[in-house]
Amino acid sequence: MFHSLERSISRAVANHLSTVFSVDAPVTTEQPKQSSFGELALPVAFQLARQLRKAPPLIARELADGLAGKIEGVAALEVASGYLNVRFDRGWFARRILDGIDAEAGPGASGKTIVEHTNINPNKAAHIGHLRNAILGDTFVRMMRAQGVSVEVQNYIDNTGVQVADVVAGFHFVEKKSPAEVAALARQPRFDYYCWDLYSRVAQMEQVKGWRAETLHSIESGEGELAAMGHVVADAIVDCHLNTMLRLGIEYDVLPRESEILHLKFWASCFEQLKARKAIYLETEGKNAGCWVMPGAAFKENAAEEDSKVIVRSNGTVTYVGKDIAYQLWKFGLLGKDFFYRQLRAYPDGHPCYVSQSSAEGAETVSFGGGESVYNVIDSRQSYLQDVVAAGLRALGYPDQARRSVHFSYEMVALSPRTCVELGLELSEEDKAKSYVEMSGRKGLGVKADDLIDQLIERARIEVDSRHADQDAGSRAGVAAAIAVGALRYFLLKFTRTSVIAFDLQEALSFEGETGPYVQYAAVRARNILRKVGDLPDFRAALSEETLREVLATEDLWQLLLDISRLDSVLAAAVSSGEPAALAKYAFQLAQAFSRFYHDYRVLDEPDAGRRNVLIWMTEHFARQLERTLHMLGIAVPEYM
RNA sequence: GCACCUGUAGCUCAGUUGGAUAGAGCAUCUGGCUUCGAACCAGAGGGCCGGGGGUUCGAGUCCCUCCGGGUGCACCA
Repeated sequence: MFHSLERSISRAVANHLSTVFSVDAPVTTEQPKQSSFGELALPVAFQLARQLRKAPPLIARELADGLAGKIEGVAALEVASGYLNVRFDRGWFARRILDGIDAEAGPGASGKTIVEHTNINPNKAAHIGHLRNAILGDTFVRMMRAQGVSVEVQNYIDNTGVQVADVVAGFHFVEKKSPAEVAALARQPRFDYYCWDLYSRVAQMEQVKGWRAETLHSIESGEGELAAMGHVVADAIVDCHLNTMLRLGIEYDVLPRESEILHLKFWASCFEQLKARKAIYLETEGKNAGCWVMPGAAFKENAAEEDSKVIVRSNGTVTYVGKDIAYQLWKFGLLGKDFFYRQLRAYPDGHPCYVSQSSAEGAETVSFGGGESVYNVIDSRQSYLQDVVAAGLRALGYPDQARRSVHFSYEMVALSPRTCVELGLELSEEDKAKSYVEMSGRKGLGVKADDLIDQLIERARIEVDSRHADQDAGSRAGVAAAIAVGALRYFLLKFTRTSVIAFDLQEALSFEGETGPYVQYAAVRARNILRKVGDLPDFRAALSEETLREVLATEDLWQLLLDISRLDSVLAAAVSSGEPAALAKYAFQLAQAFSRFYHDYRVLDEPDAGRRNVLIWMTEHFARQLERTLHMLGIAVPEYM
């Protein structure tokens, strides 16, 4: 509601400017520093002062007089230090919300948006860095879907890369296990933990390079026992990852796999296009002689000769970036090739998750890719490579798609020194000197996602048990799980994407202050009130505009209603800036506002019937909007807390 | 060397396309449970927004410069 009134006011002012002053200027609105100034502040007079050769207060005054009483929903226009401040008609505003009249137009019916996130190498357990990626991506997806955008979620699986090869080498060369033994092991719980340890052991061994080469060769040819083992390992680990992510409410539509990109020769098509468009050329001299390279000028300003990027090595094999360009083309439906698919699993909510396969045999008739815009959730360290991929699209003659290829980047999750000590992690002298320590799969340095979730559940369980011993164990476990997920998701979402998270276990395990559980608690309290009210009155019949205006004359009640109504405005800003943290922040602030309301007003004890109805309506409206917000954040509201 | 990110309260971080008196959580101190349960609320202290220059009616926000952190710049993925 806030959003639409905001826009209609800004339109009305713009029209007035155009007809009366004959100037066309964009009219921006902002939130006044103090709520006593009204609901909206327009700095428009400052912007026009020079053009109109008039002092800002005079312009604002003329606007206020000229527009007085002419904008629906506006009670007053005031001038203060050059600003044009707007006061809403509180009764009108509340009644419109109550009637559900809110012409919120979403971004409009456009094509499909593809979001790729998670993308964990299937050779070890997921750690908290992977969680930041997945939670960021999943939340962004939920936010866009809430706006009515059609979104497809992809999780790319590099099941033929060096990381998988290293683990396979570990099984074969170090542990001397047969494929059958590995297959048996892969069926055991926490196989991903086993591989975590094995991988860090193998990756640090002298002989790894030779083993890796031999294993990779086998995997790429698709023949031999090592290749078979590679599939067993990768498939089992992918299963572990999907389970871990499901604990956090994260689901995928499709898992495109590297193995199919190889078998279906996606690269060959891409290579032909790149050559035909002269986006790459065969280098004949210098250090890159014999390689197909993309000139540095394609993705970098003032590029020198040495900035060229090798796409095809002199031995004829394609680099990672080359494959990524092919994959990106496929995402936009520009490759001229497609995968086949089979269903990998059905989530408990019935939603299916598909995986790519290389032949039509047994394939299901579903279709993925061909998006209009693509968001790749990848950490900021890969921005150079993402630039090269976008440059590839441009060079192929797809400037629009290049523009709609968004590198949704974020900074890494590192570990605070205190947490490293708590976890008993061995640190090098170099690491000890730093303010945070980067995680490393190779070194086995990191906090595993499932361990953290388990710890959070354990902690939540203690709190729940101490407060609700009367509830049965199954119910308490469910509540504890919801709280744990709320704490974790909020913790990883409250930082903006550009901020490095120095993960601190004690902070992450906290349920007080700016945390997920705090927000959940506010929602639970609202639900508790509503439960005790029982059957809700028919608000539309019970609450006249007059009653609403009367009750909302109380400043803090009005401020709460305003905060509640700001959701769409905040969501729009959070989506367009690609910053889920903005929505998380809003959820917290809204919860704070309600907590104060909860403390200051006794809804059930309110003697005046009309006023009581307004308070109940506000509580109900708050609960709905906060639940909507939490749903976008992937945080559930427990039955009790 | 070049490119990108970053420096805001003791700590961890917000701060809308430049706007009115710079905010929150944690920590510290002080108060508040009579079941809409305190995973809460109220209050206090705590800031030359890294330094300097510039643009502007107006700068935490934009530009330049210096200082301090981080990341990237492979025929690795």
